[in-house]
Amino acid sequence: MDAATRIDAMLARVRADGGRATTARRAILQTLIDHHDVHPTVEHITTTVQANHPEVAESTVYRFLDELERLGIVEHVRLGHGPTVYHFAEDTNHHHLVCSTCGRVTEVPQRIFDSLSKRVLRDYAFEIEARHFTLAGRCQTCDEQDSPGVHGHSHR
Amino acid sequence: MDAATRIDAMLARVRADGGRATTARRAILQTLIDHHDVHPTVEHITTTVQANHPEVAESTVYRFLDELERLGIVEHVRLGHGPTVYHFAEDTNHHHLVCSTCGRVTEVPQRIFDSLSKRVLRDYAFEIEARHFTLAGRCQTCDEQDSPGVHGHSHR
DNA sequence: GGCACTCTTGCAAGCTGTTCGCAATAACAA
DNA sequence: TTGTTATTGCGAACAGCTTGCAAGAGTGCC
Repeated sequence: MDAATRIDAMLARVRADGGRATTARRAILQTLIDHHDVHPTVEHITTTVQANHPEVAESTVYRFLDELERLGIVEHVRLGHGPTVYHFAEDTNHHHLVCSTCGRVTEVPQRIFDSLSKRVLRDYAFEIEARHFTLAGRCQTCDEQDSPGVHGHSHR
Repeated sequence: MDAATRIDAMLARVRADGGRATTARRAILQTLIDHHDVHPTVEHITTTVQANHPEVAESTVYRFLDELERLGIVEHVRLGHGPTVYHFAEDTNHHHLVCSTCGRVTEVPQRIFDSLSKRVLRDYAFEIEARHFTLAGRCQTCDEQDSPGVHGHSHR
């Protein structure tokens, strides 16, 4: 399925919900497809869209992403302390490990969490929904760099 | 060890680092001790301090908490999307489950993460450092309330 | 195509949580 | 007591996000 077809399919769902297929929305979906591998932020999406459609405002991107999320087409993830990033919902069978030092994101499969989830559900009556969040820590590279001693400045 | 003694001990560490023991700092530490069970935010700390010391500014609280964190005396935790909360470092042998729906915080012991941490370290060369973060999900109460069907509005 | 209906948009203002620059002040050492 | 330097309050600024509103653009229907 090529990009144009995917865009049409998604806009069909938007329209089925009473929404409209506008140029800005087409461009936003195009960007989401083109950059699906980089966890784009709203800012990233906006500036990319603005290359071809300079008039598109950031608030439009926020609003449309909210709507896409309501429709179950995208999901947001908070990686560390920066801005929220967005995913297609179908891409979210993984979770994110974010290095507090270098910011690098490692993806791990969902099943890694299975036994923890079961245990927490059983013992604490709490259903973990990890998709929108992140595990912080340190990747090996950073751990080797200044490992002996204190872990220094972890950021807020 | 009573509060005054604890405050003096902590200020001694501040001074050993070249810092000074001021009235504002004493009041902040007092508040931290008095409210250690409620995960206070900067705003919470500031308004509490201001009851006795109305002139103390929020920025002072931010700055001193940063310093206490550098010294390893407190740690911050981000619970969900709201403001950061602070802990004494000695109190942080637990993690937080935050309900996306009602915001209720459940504490779980650190050891729950042990096998996940080991596995991630082995397979992904990533050392999880969960203290500053949180697992999102839904507590039983909320799950029962509107469980059949979609999980509705998870918040950003 | 043209029309009416209403959703969407750009813009600017506003909000929350946090940081920063700075001159005045207060803590400490000697 | 005094000199040195850390700290403070204040206000402005910041990032990320949300909102109100009037103008504009899709859509269904004829």
